Amino acid sequence: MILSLMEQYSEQLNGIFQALADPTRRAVLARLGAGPASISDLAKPFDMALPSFMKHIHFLEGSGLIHTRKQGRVRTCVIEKKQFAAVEAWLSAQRALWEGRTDRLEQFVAKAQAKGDSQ
Amino acid sequence: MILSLMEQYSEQLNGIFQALADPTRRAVLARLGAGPASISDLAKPFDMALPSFMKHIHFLEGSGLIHTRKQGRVRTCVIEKKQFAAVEAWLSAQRALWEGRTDRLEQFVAKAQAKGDSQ
DNA sequence: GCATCACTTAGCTCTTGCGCTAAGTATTGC
DNA sequence: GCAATACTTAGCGCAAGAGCTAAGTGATGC
Repeated sequence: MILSLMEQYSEQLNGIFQALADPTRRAVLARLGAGPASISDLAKPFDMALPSFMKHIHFLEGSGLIHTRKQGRVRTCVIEKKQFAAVEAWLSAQRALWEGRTDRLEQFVAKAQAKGDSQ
Repeated sequence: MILSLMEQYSEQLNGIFQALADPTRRAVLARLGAGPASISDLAKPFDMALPSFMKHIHFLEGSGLIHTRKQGRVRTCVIEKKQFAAVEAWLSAQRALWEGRTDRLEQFVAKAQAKGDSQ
């Protein structure tokens, strides 16, 4: 069960990093950092059809980096700060490996990744 | 020229986050955190054909997260710690926006992303 | 109550990502 | 010098990502 926990963690990271790999999505996150906004407000700066833009919003929501709520005909997007902790955690684990501080959890993470984590 | 600098930074982030979005590649980085290794050593834990694995190595090298050097018939891979700073920088900029500390650079980054950064 | 607005769904393209096999090249070891 | 080792190149197949248009749905405003 700790293994399935690691797998969940890994798939979560897949989604988060994938979400962050697109400049449109990073820009949306930057904008939402300043506070909630509606889809059309968010879409305005981009030279992109709305359905295309919506896919980015769905991707961000799927990865947990934002959540949205529809009231009337307007959907409002809010950043999900907690989700960024997963990235920070991965970065610290990585740094810990460099520093040779391979305590039990970090060893576990490294080994799990090397063995069963792929695909 | 500061604009083209931001564009470079953005494309760099695209590559880095994309590289980190794959569990095989994260596992390779975790392994390399403990020290340099050859391609075949790195490939061993994975149930994957060597050319497939090589693509991951090339991707990592292309994103700057590792560099490699061939001596004789063996190619040795080394982690490039500096490159992780770009991720940290992005995370801090993001956090800074949450905290309302939108000083000049961060405002610039946010606006550049919202306007011209996409695609 | 009819038009407008703010999405939403459906379905199409094109490119890229991630895996494979087969065959090639360049070192190294006996 | 011949075989084995350690990649490397070439090329294929399938799935997913990122864009588009066209048409649909459900609230809001006059």
